[in-house]
Amino acid sequence: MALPKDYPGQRCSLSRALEVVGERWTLLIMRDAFFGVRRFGDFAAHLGVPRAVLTERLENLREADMLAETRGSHGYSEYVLTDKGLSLWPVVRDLLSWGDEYYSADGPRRVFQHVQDAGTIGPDGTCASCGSAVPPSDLLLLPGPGYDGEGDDFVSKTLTTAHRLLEPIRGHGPRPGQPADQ
Amino acid sequence: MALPKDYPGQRCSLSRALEVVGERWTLLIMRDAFFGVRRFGDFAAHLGVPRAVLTERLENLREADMLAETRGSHGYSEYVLTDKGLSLWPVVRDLLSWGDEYYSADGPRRVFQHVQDAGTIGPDGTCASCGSAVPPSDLLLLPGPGYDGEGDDFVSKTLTTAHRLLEPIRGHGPRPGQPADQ
DNA sequence: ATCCTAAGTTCACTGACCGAACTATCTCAT
DNA sequence: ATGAGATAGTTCGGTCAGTGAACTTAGGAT
Repeated sequence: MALPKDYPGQRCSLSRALEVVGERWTLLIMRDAFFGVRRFGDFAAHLGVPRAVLTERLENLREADMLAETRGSHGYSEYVLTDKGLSLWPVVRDLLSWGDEYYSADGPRRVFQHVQDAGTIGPDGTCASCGSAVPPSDLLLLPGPGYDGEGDDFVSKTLTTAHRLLEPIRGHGPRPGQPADQ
Repeated sequence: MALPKDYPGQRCSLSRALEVVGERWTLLIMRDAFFGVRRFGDFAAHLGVPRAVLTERLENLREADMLAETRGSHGYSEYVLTDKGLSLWPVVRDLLSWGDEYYSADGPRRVFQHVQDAGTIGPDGTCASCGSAVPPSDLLLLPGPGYDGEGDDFVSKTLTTAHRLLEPIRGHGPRPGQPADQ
């Protein structure tokens, strides 16, 4: 959003929420964090967000206790969802479902599956098999019928195959910058 | 948001959704629409949004088939939620709940009640009494324990008492602009 | 006709966003 | 160590959306 991000005169909880996640790019950053993106360059490449803006957004999300900055095994910073950040999952899921319903003619671009019983996840986040509300950590992300490709970046390529939410996109292995990336 | 509102290079359903409701003020306009606000001046006064921006946002929402512009009994335009707009309710509700949880120390600013059985509505939108997912039309909006006042405008004042969602804030009566408003 | 209210426009200003280039930091191989 | 290459940011000028106040237009009541 354009203004400093606050909504003067608004005291509603919705405006409070929007002051944290309502700015341009912020929810996409949170989505990517749920998908396992953790590193600056991966956010930048996958989203196409200007790097200066990304720096500011990550800082804001860190200050809001949505993301925690840690040092990964490879020596670079990683931005990982906090519990507070994780609690935003219903919002992200609902917006995804809504977008799928109205802006994806061939069905959902991505579908979620319950890891424990392989049940499909409905628009409300419950498992069609066991009926429970499944937390993001127990979700498998798969390309759906409406999937029609994406960018050439490492994140997009990784997400063409099944990927468990929150699981880091990059393996912890000894080769974070393999030539196979590009 | 600042940019024209699109997210070039993003094909995810979330970015499609954000292109419709991700701009600054847009979700607050939608919230007010759920609360029964229908008229230009009421949106403007309640939100404090610049009138030029409001004009553009209402036009965008109309083009996106989120709001329908109709002529009210008083001769002025009214902006009413379409079915597509109504389907955004889970998103608005989730964001409200999330904001209440983290930014309202004394509990929710607003609570929802199931009209049919007076059951309270949980953060997930289900009725504690009957367990069903309640559509916005069956919800009664009440000030919650965290409520601490608001603006002096007509909408804010109306919402200090119980109000059914989607029910027009202004009565259809012959006196839309009663002196009691201000 | 006249007054009043509501709706929407205009306009100069400010600041966030953009994108490209630059600098700094870190890793790894030699 | 030292250099190459990758990663993480920073800087900077240009652009455009958001802001707020004043203004114009439209509709309604008397």
